[in-house]
Amino acid sequence: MLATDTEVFSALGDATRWQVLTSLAERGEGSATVIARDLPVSRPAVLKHLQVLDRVGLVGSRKVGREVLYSPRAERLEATARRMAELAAAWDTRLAALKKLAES
Amino acid sequence: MLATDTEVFSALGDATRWQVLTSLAERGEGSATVIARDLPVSRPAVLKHLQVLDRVGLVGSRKVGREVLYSPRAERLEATARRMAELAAAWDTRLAALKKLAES
DNA sequence: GCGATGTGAAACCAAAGGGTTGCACATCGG
DNA sequence: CCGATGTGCAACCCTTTGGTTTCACATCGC
Repeated sequence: MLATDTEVFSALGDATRWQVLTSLAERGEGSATVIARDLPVSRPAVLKHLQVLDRVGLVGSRKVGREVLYSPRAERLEATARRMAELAAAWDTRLAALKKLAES
Repeated sequence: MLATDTEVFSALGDATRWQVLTSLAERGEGSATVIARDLPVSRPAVLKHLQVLDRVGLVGSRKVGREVLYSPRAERLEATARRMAELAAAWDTRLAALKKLAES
């Protein structure tokens, strides 16, 4: 597993960050201010979460006038999911081989 | 996303824990002492990681005499990967619908 | 029986991280 | 032009957590 994948998991391992992501996925696009409005945390907190998510590629951003709109990046999530599935399959294979070896 | 999934991600979001998991996947099975031997951390540290991984279902354990052998649970990893993929697909659908709406 | 080895758990440390308040700057609208 | 609103960032607090050392107990082998 690459170091960057660990960072993605770390980013996903926080409940508030999931709320931010969910809110973003429902809206499609939104600023930190708007997202903070329906979450029980302050805007700076949401902003920091968005920066974390942006750094690992789970969201993107575009500037429109004075506001910055963030949006979820499904590809990143999907790519990580795929690598996880591959890894799980590799474990299965490995474990089966070891078990067979133990029986002989 | 369920609360338990967040905990799984949190568990996967640590580099040392991945080393523990990888070491375990290669051996198939192993005790905290054995794993700690080829990692740059102490045995208690490895033990705590294994307890975290056990609590979220990413590893299992069985007792053999005085030693406890841990082994990776591929199903758990695979299940989480599947839910991630489903979520990514849901995002795609949602985003496409919103984009279409914006154009009309 | 007894030393050697393995185990879990507690006490303790230092770093990381989620949260807040406050501030300085940019942009929109009257 | 100027107030209202939006933005990023710094400073700070407190909790979490990864790590260590240390201890008491269980099991193996001679």
